[in-house]
Amino acid sequence: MSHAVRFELIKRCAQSGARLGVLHTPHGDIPTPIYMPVGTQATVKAMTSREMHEIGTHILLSNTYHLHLRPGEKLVEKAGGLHKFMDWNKPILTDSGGFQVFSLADMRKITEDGVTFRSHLDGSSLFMSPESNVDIQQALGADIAMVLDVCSAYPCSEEDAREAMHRTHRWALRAKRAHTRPDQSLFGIVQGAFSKTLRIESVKTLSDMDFAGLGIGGLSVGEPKDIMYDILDAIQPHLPEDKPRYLMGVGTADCLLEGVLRGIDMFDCVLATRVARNGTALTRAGRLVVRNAQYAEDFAPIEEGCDCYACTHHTRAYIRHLIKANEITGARLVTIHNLRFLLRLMEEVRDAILHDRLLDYRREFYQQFDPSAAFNRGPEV
RNA sequence: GGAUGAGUUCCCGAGUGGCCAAAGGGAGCAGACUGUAAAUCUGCCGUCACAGACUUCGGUGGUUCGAAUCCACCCUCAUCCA
Repeated sequence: MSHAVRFELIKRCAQSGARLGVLHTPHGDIPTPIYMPVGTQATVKAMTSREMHEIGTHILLSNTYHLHLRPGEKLVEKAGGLHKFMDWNKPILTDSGGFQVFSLADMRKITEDGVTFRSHLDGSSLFMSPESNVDIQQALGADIAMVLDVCSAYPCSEEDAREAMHRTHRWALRAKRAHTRPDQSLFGIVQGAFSKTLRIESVKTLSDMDFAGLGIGGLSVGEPKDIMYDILDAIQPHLPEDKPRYLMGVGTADCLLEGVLRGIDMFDCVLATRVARNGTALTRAGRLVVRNAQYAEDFAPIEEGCDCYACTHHTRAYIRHLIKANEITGARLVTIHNLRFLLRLMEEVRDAILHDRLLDYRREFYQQFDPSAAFNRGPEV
């Protein structure tokens, strides 16, 4: 069948095999590989839609679970849909709430029918089935909807992983049957935890269902990066060529690059914006905790050569001051930088693929990147 | 000049004989953060040769086995009276 969202493969990098493509959506075309900033509650925290546009965002994420709770999809529908509601006329993807099934684990109960949540807002209980979840997403009206999935934790037993995967598959089918909105496409989500066998099975099963694209879920949930990369390597040969692959919840500059090298076309991640509000900037060299005292009298920009508003107008010393003083603008400036950093990184990645030099680009990247300043190091003991 | 109240670790502030290096908050410092219950959370926060020792609660001197806590005097501040 034809999909509202269609992927076009432009070329493969001769050096690395990485994919360069275009995702055609009802709200315009998106170049891939792409990083998608996250606007859970119909806003990217600390940013206006205009600013998101100005920093070069092509597509935004929002969240079904959160918008269902507040303000409710009925209201968004009344407002004319999510695009109009938040004044964003480019593509939007809504995550289903599958991640909330995972992150709010002690506030929900999963049965074959669906998930019963206890609202984190007022404690009331609400039930979401794969079908009602699709209904909500159709009411919200994003270009891309995601199926409600069951994401297992790390580490996780083979039985639990298999059970979660099979349920995800059954739910995917139910979601697909419930989905009718013609100007919206539905993506399936690959699960299978950290078993290559399960992951490949999941890819095959979902590929047969002919979704407009495939999310790869359940990664970047605390496992070492190498494990994630291994899984991506294992499934890559089995992923359909003609569909976009979306690695959900990733991430950091190095993970983005490694993901693209393993055939990924789309990424989203909260890290850039969350960490920004906590005073950490993303740079080529790794993280820069601009909140730290060592930057108190540092009058250089966060990152030399960065074209973002924060770096072209303000110093580390100023931004640190704003953050220490708990001024909103401090969080805003670091957010602007972090998002621009990832968006620009992906612009360069696309350019490197276009010019068949992504491996060269990777080498140059790691020459600057300090692994000790990477994320996923775990808390200090 | 007199009366009363108060002076606690960077700040505010609890503590009125041992369980006090001293609650709590703030500030400061550091860490965590990957499909956002996050402008959040965690740790440290007198000194050191750190499972122990040492020096602190305006100052000095006392009482006591033992004092931030009781007594005397002094200093400073606040309010009131002359």
